[in-house]
Amino acid sequence: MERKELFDEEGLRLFAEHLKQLRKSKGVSQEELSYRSGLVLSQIARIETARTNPRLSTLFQIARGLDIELAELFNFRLQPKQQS
Amino acid sequence: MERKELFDEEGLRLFAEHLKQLRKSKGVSQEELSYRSGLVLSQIARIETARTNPRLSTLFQIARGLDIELAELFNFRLQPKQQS
DNA sequence: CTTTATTATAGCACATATGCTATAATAAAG
DNA sequence: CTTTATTATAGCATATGTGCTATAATAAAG
Repeated sequence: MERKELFDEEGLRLFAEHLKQLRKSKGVSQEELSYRSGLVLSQIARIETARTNPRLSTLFQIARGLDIELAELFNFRLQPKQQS
Repeated sequence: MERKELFDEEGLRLFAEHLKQLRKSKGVSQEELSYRSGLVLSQIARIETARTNPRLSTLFQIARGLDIELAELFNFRLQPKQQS
């Protein structure tokens, strides 16, 4: 039996896009965000391409790296799950 | 050599407290949130006691379970890391 | 085109999140 | 106190995040 961890790919893609926008609007490269956040460059790239499902503490690091409020990372709308 | 994943315990504790408040203000038990979010009860408890560092998709599930905006989960202030 | 900057991928090792299940601890009633 | 509801812990199995490092792909200049 498959116990599937089916996480919200749609949400992750929305978040990825939002983050990329935010970062670019601040004029910082992935490498610079890497330096400022303490995350490795490959991890920044993984998040911005929605190839990973980051932990909350990682989000904290990103918010600090971009010097923004945590909530600002989440100013995008999550799709409501379809009712059964 | 220890490669330590030193995540932000302070942030996780703040988040835990914030979530517990939010949930109680909605008058829902951990069990009910478990049901609504699709997360197991033990996981809700782990988060509210800051014993785990949840993934972004887990946060999505909680926001849906509480029927709130994602950003509302993050209406608390993160401590700025001390400068070196 | 050549050089340089930026972003995307990859693979491995290790740490940890999460589901599942059971149980304990605590609180709330009665 | 006894019963019931709620929350906290625990241990195991499995999936996956993240650091690290190297490399490839793409973009931006020159």
